Amino acid sequence: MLGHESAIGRLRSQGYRITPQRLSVLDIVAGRSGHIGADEVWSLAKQQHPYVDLATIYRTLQLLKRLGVVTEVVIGNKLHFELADKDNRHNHMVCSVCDTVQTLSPDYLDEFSQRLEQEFGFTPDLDNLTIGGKCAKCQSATTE
Amino acid sequence: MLGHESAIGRLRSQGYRITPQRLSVLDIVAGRSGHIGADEVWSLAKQQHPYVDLATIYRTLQLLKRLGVVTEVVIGNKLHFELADKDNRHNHMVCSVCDTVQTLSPDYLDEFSQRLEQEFGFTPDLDNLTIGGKCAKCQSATTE
DNA sequence: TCCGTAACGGCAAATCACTGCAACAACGGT
DNA sequence: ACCGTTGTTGCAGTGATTTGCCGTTACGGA
Repeated sequence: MLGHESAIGRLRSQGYRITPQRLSVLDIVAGRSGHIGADEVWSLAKQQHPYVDLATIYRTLQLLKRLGVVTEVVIGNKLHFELADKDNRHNHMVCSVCDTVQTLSPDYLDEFSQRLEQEFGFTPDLDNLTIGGKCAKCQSATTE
Repeated sequence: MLGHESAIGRLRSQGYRITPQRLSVLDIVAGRSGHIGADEVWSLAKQQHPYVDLATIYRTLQLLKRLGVVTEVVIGNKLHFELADKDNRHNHMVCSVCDTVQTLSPDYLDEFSQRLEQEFGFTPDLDNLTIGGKCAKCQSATTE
């Protein structure tokens, strides 16, 4: 809803141009509460602006990701995006069986990431870390 | 070096057939100390067996991954593989700047994964978890 | 308001990973 | 050693994402 105004400022202040295509993509991603697939962004964008190219969608989403405006989640073998809320960061747990996504507070990763930094000097990129695995439901289904 | 004999046994005992293509792929991956890209496996395999198809390489690598013979590492946007040593499992930390790969004992993830299981019933797939981020070198380079 | 220029978007082609299908070959049984 | 069954391969095609090229456009400065 908001935060997308500030995103425009961030684009502008870093010398990026504000184009109708970029505004569309921002609107669409910001108008969603959850994550949205690149192809879905595309079809919605075309409603506003018939000649948008899918490549533009991808380029824009990558740009917004670099700027920290959106985060990327890999679901199955597709990329999904969602608005990054600076005050409510979270990571994702994606079930490899049913593709269900659960969110996870970064607190769970704090200790782990601190150890990596202390011992290896490696700074993990938690904003783009997705944990794969099996959710409770699918886990018990395969155990049966 | 070894471990690849046992892999053959594992294939055979699960009803998979031993084909020259599969042996080539195994030889190639086993002959490497580190990780190797799918395309690289392909070009090496063609030297032994001119008409191997890239699709076969992918299928074989996926099969070996399912059997736990090799592990997959995403580097940049390409898939790399390496021989999984049952007694020396490890995860990978890949630098998003220079694509350097460091290995990481799974001990570091134990506590974290246990919390996920206890609190969410989510079983993370640590065998296929790669941590992205910046290595010490690239981190200090961008801080300058 | 108009201009110049550097960034951007559209288009097409490339890349990487994966899949469907028909021909082929490994291997347990005879 | 030969056969038939059934898993595998090669080939061609598909889906998702990325890149190169070139004409177009946003936007700071005159």
